[in-house]
Amino acid sequence: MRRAEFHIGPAPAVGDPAGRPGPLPPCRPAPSGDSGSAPAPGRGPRVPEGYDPGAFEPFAVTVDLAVFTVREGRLHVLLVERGAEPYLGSWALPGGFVLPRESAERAARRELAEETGLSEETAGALHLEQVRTYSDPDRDPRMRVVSVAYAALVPDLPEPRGGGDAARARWTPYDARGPLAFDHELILADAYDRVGAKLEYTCLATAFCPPEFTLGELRQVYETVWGVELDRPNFRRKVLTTPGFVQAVEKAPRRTGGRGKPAALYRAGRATTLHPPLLRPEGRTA
Amino acid sequence: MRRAEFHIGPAPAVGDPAGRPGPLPPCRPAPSGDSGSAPAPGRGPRVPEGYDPGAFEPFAVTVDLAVFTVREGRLHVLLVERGAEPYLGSWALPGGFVLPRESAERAARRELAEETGLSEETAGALHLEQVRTYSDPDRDPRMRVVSVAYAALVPDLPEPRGGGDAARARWTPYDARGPLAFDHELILADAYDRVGAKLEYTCLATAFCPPEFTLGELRQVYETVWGVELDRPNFRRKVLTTPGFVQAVEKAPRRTGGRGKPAALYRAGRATTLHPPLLRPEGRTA
DNA sequence: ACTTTTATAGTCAGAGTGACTATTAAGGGG
DNA sequence: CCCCTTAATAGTCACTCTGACTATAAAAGT
Repeated sequence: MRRAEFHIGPAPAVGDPAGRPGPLPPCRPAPSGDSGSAPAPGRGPRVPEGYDPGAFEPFAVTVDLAVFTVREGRLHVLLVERGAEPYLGSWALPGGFVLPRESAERAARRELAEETGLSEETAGALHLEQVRTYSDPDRDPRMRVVSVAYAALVPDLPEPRGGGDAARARWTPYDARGPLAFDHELILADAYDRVGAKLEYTCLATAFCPPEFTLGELRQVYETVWGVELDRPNFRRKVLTTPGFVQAVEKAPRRTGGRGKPAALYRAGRATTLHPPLLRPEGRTA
Repeated sequence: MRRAEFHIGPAPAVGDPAGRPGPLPPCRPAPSGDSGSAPAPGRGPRVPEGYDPGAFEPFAVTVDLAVFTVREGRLHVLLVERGAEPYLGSWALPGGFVLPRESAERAARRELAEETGLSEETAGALHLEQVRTYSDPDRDPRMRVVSVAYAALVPDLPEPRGGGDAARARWTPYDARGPLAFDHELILADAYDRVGAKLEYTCLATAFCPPEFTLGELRQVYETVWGVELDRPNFRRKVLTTPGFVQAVEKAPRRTGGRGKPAALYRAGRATTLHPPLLRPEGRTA
């Protein structure tokens, strides 16, 4: 409901599907006739003029999410279809306004829960990573919007039909995405780079896996995100000799896709960083 | 000068020494009769209600700078003394508003030039790194301020007296700083962590050095930032065998502080990343 | 001439990794 | 039921990189 209307619904009410502001939020609404009353902000060259109260246009602050998951051996990202101008019909990253009393991180978690259909509780446990803030004055043609981008790593989830009426949110293969609205191409690329880099020196890869996973699944995360093949025995050795990366589960092994020898199960360990790191083969990205 | 007045001067005009907003920017300034003038922050169901145009309070967007340099073998950070409430008299990170038509990065460069006394041209060449965005609703008691933090790495510069009248800006040893205003402790710590980590896998250390430097000076950057001692021959080997890290300068060697054998001079190379990385000894930070 | 200081050259052993080979344990097909 | 395929797991070997160290060179100060 509120979710549908605010974020996914076609109603260009408050926000539109991409979580972009419509005509709102009208900060300098009724000009209240005051002009000078204003704080007459520090003038002086260059700085002050911009702050003339009469001409001042407030910033809107939003969050944009790059939600990644690994599905069938391919990296997918969650995209929503825009239902309003500009970029009507284009795909975009999910996102929305930061509310007056919440932090950007909380806004991101709220959006994440809404878009994925997960409970806020479940979503609260997912890994969220602040990537970067985008503030180009012209990044949104309608008004000045500063956006804080987050990357989220989630295990394979059902299609995000959760509560989204006409919600047009979809998991899209990362390498098969079309052009995105606004500067979302850039944001997504930055988020992707960040995730790839983090796999090298943190234990983050487990965030893509279900609570219990096989080393093969973990390896596939690396292979999928990096787009490379890793040597199975070497990968296994690295993971198992890194203290705290994974933790064996006392349990019957699981058959891997019906074929091959059943693999032992592991759970994420307590470690968060990898020392030494697990570097990508060949040319890295940085 | 505008610099002094706007950022360093004691005049609580538009921004105060910490680049914090005073009463401005008055988007909804003269309460135009509205009494609940109070932000009437978004309570209620949380999404749409919060955006009631009448009750909406806009965000201010600022940049905060953690400007680092290495002086006499110690890591220093540029701090300014606040000349207005809150935190009057406290030290804080330099910073200021993002203007309506500029990006956060441009705002950061402008502030950097102003605070360091460098020309915008010179400052434009310095390394600026976006660290993180801070958006806790209560981080500034006066109003909702979202701040984009940047870390700057600069070579040893003269005391920032440049044009700052009563400017109270000072290079302060990182480990001898007192408590800082607002959440600047946290910001500074995050910036420090980022810089330390970046030294590991990028060629960033050269940003702390003058255009021509000795390997000893470069090593001192690492030692100072990380707070460890590095083996001289090993460091030299690592740097020289990493292609593109540094580039020899055909020139008479320079005596190092009057003593010892004169050292060869180098210039920063074209490489930007280090592969494999130059990891900190012992427990890393991540 | 000594000592002190810093740069520079070179050695050596151990850790970690990449490339491989071999074995085990499942499923599927003839 | 045997054989083939697939994937997990075990183990080897050589090479790279690093940490620890020793040695030499070139300056300043006493």
